[in-house]
Amino acid sequence: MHSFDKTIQKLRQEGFKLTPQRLAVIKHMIGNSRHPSALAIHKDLKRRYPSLSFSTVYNTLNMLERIEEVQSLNVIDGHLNYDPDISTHGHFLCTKCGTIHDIRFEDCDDIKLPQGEIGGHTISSIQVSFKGTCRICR
Amino acid sequence: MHSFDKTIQKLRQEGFKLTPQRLAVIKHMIGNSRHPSALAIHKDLKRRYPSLSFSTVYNTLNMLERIEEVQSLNVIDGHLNYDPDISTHGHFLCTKCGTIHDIRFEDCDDIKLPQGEIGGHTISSIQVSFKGTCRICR
DNA sequence: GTACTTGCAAACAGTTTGCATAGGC
DNA sequence: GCCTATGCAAACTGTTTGCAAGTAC
Repeated sequence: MHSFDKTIQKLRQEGFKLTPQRLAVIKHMIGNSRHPSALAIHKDLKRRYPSLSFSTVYNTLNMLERIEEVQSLNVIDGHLNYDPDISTHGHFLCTKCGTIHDIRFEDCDDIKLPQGEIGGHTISSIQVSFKGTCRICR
Repeated sequence: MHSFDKTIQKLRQEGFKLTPQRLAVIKHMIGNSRHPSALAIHKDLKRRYPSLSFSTVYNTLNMLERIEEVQSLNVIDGHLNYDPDISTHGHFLCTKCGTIHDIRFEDCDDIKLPQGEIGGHTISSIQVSFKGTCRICR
């Protein structure tokens, strides 16, 4: 998710209406590196938008995923987490504090991943998730 | 999941009873590289064990995961798939045919992953999942 | 015989859907 | 004013749980 203006522009281009609820979700996600779940997003926004419903949050997130402004993560069993950074990068789930840390591949020279194809299969996306105890918890 | 005898031995060691249902699930998983879901396992075993319940399948899989005889995979949104191969390896989900292919890191020299720690975080497990079109489908 | 396990049904969590109303354009 | 988006509730999916009856040991 680049910036507010660019995202708004994209919504307009695709013919989506700019409702207060959508703008609130977008604002909440831009630059958000906490990888919130739909539940967490709803809980946070509910304060300012008491009538905001779950379906609107889900609809908006699904729309943002469709137009590639967020990606959904399968890091935790049983629900999805959302990341406004759609670049290919990894995630570290701390099983102690529950935090999801970003792992930027460029910063680690002990990580290398294929691009385009692997074993004859054509790759369209990659998800790398680590579990363990994070830097802060140990 | 090494072999039938070794797995049985482990169950006995841990004090689990060897019920027909458990033996059926274990036999069904050994050497199974199709990464079945609990639903698929239940469906397959139901033929020979018509009274087999979902809870027994789930209980057995959770037990096998606890004693590290299977691992659960987060490759597909919304449900878990089970893999009797607990070694660290990747998975490729074909979005066309739905097949999950194993990706053995040793076989690909364009994959390198860290061991032990990453960015100061202590790693206990890694999951790598690719999505795209598999060798067979394209 | 004594636990542990089973099977059933009900509970549960996260997500999606249907529909009447509201509101962006 | 048209048509999409919202909010609510209900439906749905995958998984877990509670409990009486059954069974491995």
